[in-house]
Amino acid sequence: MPNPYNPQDIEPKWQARWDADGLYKSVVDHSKPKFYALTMLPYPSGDIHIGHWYAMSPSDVRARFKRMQGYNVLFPMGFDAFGLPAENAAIQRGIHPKTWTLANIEREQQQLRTMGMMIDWEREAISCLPGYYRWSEWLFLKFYEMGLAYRKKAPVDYCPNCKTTLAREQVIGEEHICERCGTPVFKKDLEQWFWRITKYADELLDFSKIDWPDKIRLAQTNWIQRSEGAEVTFMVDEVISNQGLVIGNQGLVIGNQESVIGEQEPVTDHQLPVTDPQLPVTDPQLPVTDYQLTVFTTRPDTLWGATFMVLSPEHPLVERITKPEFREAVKAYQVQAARQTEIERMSTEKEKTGVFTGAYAINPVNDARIPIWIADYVLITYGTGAIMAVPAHDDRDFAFAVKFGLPIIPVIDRVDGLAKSFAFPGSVREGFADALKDAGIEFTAAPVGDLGEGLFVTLRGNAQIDRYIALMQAYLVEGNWNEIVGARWAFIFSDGVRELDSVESDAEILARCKAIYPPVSANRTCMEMLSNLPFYRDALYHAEYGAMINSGKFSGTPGDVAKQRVTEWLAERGRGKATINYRLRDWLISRQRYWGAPIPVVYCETCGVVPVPYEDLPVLLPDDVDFMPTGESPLKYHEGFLHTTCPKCGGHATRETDTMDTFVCSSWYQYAYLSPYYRESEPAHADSIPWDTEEAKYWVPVDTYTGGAEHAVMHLLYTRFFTKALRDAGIVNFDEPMLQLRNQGTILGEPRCGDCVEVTGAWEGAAFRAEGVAVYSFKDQATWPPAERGATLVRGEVIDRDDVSLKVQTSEAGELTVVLLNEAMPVAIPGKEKGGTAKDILYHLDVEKMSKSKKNVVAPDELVAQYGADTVRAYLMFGWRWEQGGPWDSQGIEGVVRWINRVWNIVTEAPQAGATETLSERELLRAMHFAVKSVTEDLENFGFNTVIARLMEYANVLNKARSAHYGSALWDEAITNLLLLVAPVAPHMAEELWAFLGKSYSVHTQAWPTWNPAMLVEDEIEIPVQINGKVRGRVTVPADAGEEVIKAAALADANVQRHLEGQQVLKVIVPNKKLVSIVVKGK
RNA sequence: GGGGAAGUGUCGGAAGUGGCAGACGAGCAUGACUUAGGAUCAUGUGCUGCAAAGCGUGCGGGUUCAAGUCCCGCCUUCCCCACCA
Repeated sequence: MPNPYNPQDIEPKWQARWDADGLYKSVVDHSKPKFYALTMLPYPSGDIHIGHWYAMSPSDVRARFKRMQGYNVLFPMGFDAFGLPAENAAIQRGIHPKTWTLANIEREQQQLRTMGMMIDWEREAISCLPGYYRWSEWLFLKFYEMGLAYRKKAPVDYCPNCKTTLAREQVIGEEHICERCGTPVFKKDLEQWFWRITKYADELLDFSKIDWPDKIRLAQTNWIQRSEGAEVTFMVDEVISNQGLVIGNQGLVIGNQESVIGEQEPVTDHQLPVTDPQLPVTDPQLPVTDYQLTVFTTRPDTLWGATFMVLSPEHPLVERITKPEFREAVKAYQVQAARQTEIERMSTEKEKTGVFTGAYAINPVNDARIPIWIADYVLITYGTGAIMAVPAHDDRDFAFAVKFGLPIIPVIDRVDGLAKSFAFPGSVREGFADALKDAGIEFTAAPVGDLGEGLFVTLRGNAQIDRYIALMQAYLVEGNWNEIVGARWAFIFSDGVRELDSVESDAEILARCKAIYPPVSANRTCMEMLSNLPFYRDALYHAEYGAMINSGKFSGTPGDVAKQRVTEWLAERGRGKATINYRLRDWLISRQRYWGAPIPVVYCETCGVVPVPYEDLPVLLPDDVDFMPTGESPLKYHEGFLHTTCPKCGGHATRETDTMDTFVCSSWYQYAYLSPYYRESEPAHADSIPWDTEEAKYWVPVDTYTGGAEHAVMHLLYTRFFTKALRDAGIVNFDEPMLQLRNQGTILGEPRCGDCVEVTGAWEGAAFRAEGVAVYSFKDQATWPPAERGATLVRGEVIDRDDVSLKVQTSEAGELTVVLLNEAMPVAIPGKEKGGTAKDILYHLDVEKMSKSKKNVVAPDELVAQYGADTVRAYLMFGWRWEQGGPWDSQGIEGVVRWINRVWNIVTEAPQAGATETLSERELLRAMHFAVKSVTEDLENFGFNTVIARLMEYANVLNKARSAHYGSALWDEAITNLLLLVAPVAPHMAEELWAFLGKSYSVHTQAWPTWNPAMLVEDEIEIPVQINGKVRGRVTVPADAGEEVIKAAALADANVQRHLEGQQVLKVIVPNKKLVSIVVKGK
């Protein structure tokens, strides 16, 4: 036995032994409870980095812990091996993607082995091998058969750099950039395959059967975004028949969902108007007279306020309703909208654009004739691609209406009762302000230009508004008007009050105002006029639910039932129906790339879309392909692959050359591990199952799944969808693939150093007041003068900075000086001729993600070579809150090194002579049971950092206890338990020490230790005594002492008595026997 | 603009249901053993103060005998979504 701890010797030794013995082979054993622990599989990019270790080692520790607890644990590993980087490597370096990928996998397997994980490598599954992707293809066929796969031409997100389409989930942020390469994507009309994930939208919103983090559940819920509302059908009032088009009503039943399922969709027929499954299913029961225009709204209660409609520029109806004189402008707008990428469309600073079509629709609730516009703020991909605009209760519609002079009529009462009024200077008679004051109405008077004082009035509630109207009528000067906005919309003229309650009144009121005060003549609506006054801005529209107003017989309907009542009424009259809409789109799985699983479909000139028979799978990816420098898929030009015969008629057919999104392969990999490359040599059939059902019955679903939260709306949504589809196919009998999910955080690069500053100034107590600062850039560290702290000068690296001070490291050792900044102080910064400000000084702790270009990557291989895998594993558990992560700290690992060495020494070395530390048996026992308890509970709860902390404490206790107890039976038990607790964390060292103690192989197959709660109880407890909330003393009492005893002891304490002097004791409480709280009063 | 998470020493971070804030480490300081120390061991280490004591969990209020934890109002940072009707 080598005495010094030498991980470089023992780690490879035990890894080889475990491998040879098949220690980590997982075999179905119905006599034991199973535990399927899964950690996300890596993409073989060529290097396992520290992030993989951070994700995987705690998962491995927990799997080992579960195993020692008596579970039969499955902890497999594989590779998500299709994908773009392999293809790019092929293009750039002329290596075949398969060669590149398999070589990377080989290397990464070796790296993973050095981690000492309990992976059952016999279950390894690699998604790019035919034995794997054959079943990915099989699942495609199954989904197609089930109507879950369909093909359609649709505007899809296309990345010009990756030369492929992307799923909506792979397009990121406001800029709409490609998830993989950051290139802005644009919309392209392409025939693509989709999977009907939307069928499961509601079920995917149900998380009641799984224990997943709130964060993920929320992200998925927001992504799916269920909106309850109604579809309402408007009629276009005049039919324009042009271009010789005769459109029957059926032509307007746009995007019937059923019509696009699989084979029913005539994929080759491009003559038909563009169909889109996102467009509404129009209820055939609805009366069909002229053109129907169906909108989706979450606010049917605002229908009376719909003063215009807006169609998406791509809406198929636009062509047919646009009147000839508007055709040119509409066409131009459509072209402009189409040419713009989504980025441009969205980054127009929200300035609304749009054009009028010349057409009108009839509002079904009041028969109002309202104009139909087109605008790019209405998206073809959501709802029906058309909206009814209610400008009084939607900020977008409001902005649009104000810009284009469309009427804005409030139809929902304000819930806060807020109303405002502005009395123009000179419009009211003397004494009005006093009258307002007497009435208790809130207002401020302020000069308006040089016109005199205006009154800015804020009103609350109807009673106050009524009183105000009465006062205003009494004081209004002839030839003026006054208006109230917000909770009431009233214009007060000298001859009466006119409410703004309809489009007609809007026009009438405006005409009167223009007559009275010509400067407002440019306004097209009352609301436009009112919006010119900033004081009114926050009262002009609101989006809350409130009582309906100006809505015919529905006026007065309370806000909490309005939506439902209107919806029911619409349904009764056949004008609409309750509908639920989702933001979730169907999953676009087609990728125009080579390195993916082929889509097993052929296109026959006579039969159309024909699925490849199950028996003919796999459709193999040809190896002999020429990669285009452009990235275009070589499959399109591979004659042997492209041409085939139709399985139906035997005629000529061409293969689908698109491949599947790699997320398809990773959506079912947890099942692939059950029996990798299942029945590879036998043909598959329609009724096959892609894995061994005996294994499946035992192992799945996954009990604990660990991995990154960045997959919240992609992988983690897709894999749930897959399992629900598999359930409906009768292949699995549960609803959720992963019962428990936990996410680790990200390890970031080590903090960058700050600038070096040289500060002149003077000391002000403990801080240094700066008079001038000179900066040496952090980039030129080699030229920095040494740190210094003198009477008039302070120099060193800036560790932290806030508005008023810098923290400067003023000695090599790390001593910090607080430098107080002066506002007027000169700051000399290289490259800034005029000098800078303190804000320009860069400080330490700027943390970035690790990346090769930033040269801040931590290489795990080097760490393993230096410290050993056990130490690295333990440090990754100890250094951060696991679910949070944080910047790498190359220094911090030393504490773990010391702990590991200490454990080693405790077990292998006899106590030094002359050691005098003592610890009672009872205390040692207590420490042991406490360690077992806390390590067990913390492992269960993913509290990995405190697992190590408790193990460190335990090692410290053992170190102290060693001289007194070494060689005793208790000592033996104590170190045996130490090794058992350490085994999941540091498997190699634990195994080595286990052998050293002469115990039987292997430590990893031992039972997890248990604790006895009775052992945790102390004989005596120390209880703090608080007086008015401040700790003034401590008393030690027997653990079983009663409250009265504790009270008496507390009051007898010398320091407590001192503080009670001259005080009157009001109350003494002893909650839970945890502390004594004494309440006193002076004198 | 909407939603979420988080703010605790120099740093990473501890603190079931309100109950001694700062566990365990890193760093730093002092000492011991050393040719040496980036090894090891010991001691100390929230801030102010000689001390008594006071102040301390982003800021300001509140509830309570007692608040990092609960309530109200702000500030900052990070993440997700974003013209979704």
